[in-house]
Amino acid sequence: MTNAALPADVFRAISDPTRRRILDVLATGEHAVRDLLSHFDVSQPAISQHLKALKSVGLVRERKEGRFRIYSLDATPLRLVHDWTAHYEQFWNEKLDALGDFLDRTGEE
Amino acid sequence: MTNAALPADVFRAISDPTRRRILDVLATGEHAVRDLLSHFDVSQPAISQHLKALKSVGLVRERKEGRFRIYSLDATPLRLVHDWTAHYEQFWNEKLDALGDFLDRTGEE
DNA sequence: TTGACATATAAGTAACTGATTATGTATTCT
DNA sequence: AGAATACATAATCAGTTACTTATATGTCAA
Repeated sequence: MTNAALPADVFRAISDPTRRRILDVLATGEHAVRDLLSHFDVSQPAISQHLKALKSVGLVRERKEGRFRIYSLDATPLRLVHDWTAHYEQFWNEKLDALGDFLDRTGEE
Repeated sequence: MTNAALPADVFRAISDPTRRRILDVLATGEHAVRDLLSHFDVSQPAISQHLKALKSVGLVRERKEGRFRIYSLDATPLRLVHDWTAHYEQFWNEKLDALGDFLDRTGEE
């Protein structure tokens, strides 16, 4: 019953815009499902399923409080994404440098 | 005939591990399709389709040279991803700080 | 204790994905 | 010119995704 999501699945998890928005909301603080729900135009099960997906890659934590389930952000796995893109930082900097050089050569103020 | 991919689709584009590896290879320099192909265990059309997907979000550029098509990296769209994850940097730092505080309190060397 | 509430899970479905095997289109080589 | 090369595109298909509408489970409140 292999159930643990691979770390690389973080990329899949954040590929969905609704899930990214859920993380954005959770970045403002923990939320019960019904409070999350008010931010989106989808059914309650849809949100629960997204939360399950996020939980499976460790991006959210769940805590029971009475009849509520409080979800909170755990951004740690995003570090993987951040680090991967960081490898490419030099490339877009190169492009900016080229632009800078061009502007220098044309002597614009 | 709306065909231009939305900027946010960059997240979808890099959600596939093969496409991420293509970018990694292109980061070492431009490649013809057949040279890319040698790095992967899939068919030539599969690679061409991935390249098409990457091109549609602006992550690669294509240049014709004789009967070859030379693909090169354009990392600029990755900046969107980098910036989005950067918003979360404080959160994983918080976690590291909490760990640091704990270690301080327990007085470990 | 009964009904409303909060959420998860099940089942179904249309759309999308990533792959494959043809096949088409240029371009080079002999 | 004709064969080989490099690549794209078409057609197809199995698997996955994201959503929906039930329905089940647990908790609180009157």
